[in-house]
Parts: sequence; structure tokens; C-alpha cells
Amino acid sequence: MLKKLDPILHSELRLAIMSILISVEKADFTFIKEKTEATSGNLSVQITKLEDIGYIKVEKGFKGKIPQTTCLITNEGKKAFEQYVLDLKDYLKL
Amino acid sequence: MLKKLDPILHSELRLAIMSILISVEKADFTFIKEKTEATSGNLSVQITKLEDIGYIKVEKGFKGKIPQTTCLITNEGKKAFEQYVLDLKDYLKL
DNA sequence: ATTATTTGGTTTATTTAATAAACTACTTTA
DNA sequence: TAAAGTAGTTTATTAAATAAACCAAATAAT
Repeated sequence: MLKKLDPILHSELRLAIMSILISVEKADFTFIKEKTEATSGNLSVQITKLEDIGYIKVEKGFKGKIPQTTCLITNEGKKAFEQYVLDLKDYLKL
Repeated sequence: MLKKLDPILHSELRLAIMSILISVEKADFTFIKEKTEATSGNLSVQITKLEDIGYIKVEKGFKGKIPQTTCLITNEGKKAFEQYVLDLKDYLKL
């Protein structure tokens, strides 16, 4: 029987965000926006969702005078991502 | 840059359906329903969607006197599934 | 100096998709 | 023959994704 996929991660944009944060550990809003080609609104919403569930941590500061939102993956997020990979492998027959 | 995932396949239930049809080549409605634990309504809708786009073929017949809906994956569906796997690998860092 | 324009976002509204509920048609069993 | 089961479809509801509108401050142009 196929395992239920984590609905938070089974979203293209949220998965892309997590994918970036898995490899770089830390990335700001603009960087993620460029990499994912998402709109600001959508990105903002999905970052908040990942933060609310505890998969990422969001730090708000300034780069000079300009506001800057930085995201980091949490341990819980890392674990969830790895579990999601395992679950998906069953679907993909990998 | 991450490739855009096929939105038809990036749905848990549709992916599960395709996953089953990749391995068995032919499966009826009830079998898929049991394997996926989906409701009949949801399954019916998603099967129709996969059929409309040409990823599966649906055959309607009878098993004795009882109606039976059988699904098969098409070549196009197989190709799409394989492409989806490749695309997802980038997200999953596989 | 004041008016665009750009940057870096958030909030709200709209669209789309997923799920659930209700229904149809027929069959089997009590 | 009435109730319950099988095999679904259709319609309604809920939730998610996306887009549009907005806000605050910074920088650039007039």
C-alpha cells in the first residue's frame, strides 16, 4: 500500500523551496524567488506555511537599509523532506 | 533552475493511479480503489482527468452482469511518468 | 524638492483542484 | 419484495494555489 505523502511538501513551490534550503542551508527571499520563478505573493504565502509547520525558520533583518527575509531549514524540515523522498520513491518505483 | 513539474501527475491520487498502471499494465476501478484507498468519487474524477489528457485508456465492460471499468496506461502516459520522475529527481536531489 | 520607479515584501481576492456528499442504475441476498 | 451491496457518476463543498492589489521604504529622475 502506498504511504500518504506529506501534503505540506507535496506542493511544487514548497518542495522547490525546501529543495533549495536543503542544499544551501540559508537563502533569502529574493534568491528563492529567482530560483523558483514564483511570484512574490505565492512565495510569501508558501514560506509562511513552511514556517508555521516548523519546517523552516524565517529571520527578518536588513541588508543595509533594505529589508531582507532569510530562510533556513530546520532539523524537523530536513527529516520531513527525507521521509517525503522515501515515500515518493514507492510512487515512482525508484 | 528547477523544471516545472507536470501538474497532471503532481497530484497524489493521480500519481498513485499511474504508479499502479505502470507496474500492472491493466487494472480495474475496484482494484485501484482498494490500493489507493480513495473514495469512488475522487477516483472517478481523477481517472477521467488522466483519460482526457491521454495518459490512460479506459475500457468499460461487464464482469458477468456487473459493470467494470478497466484502466490501462498509454505510451504517452508512460513517457509522461518517466519525464516526471526525472524532473522530480532534481527537486529531491536524487 | 517632489514625483516616479524599484525593491521587498504582505494581504486579499480569484481561480483551480481535491474531496466529500448525494445520487443513479443495477444486482444480490434475506 | 424490500433492504443492502456493487460500481460507479454528478454535483456541491472545502481547501489550496495563484494572481492582483496593496504597503512601506529606498533610490533615481525631473
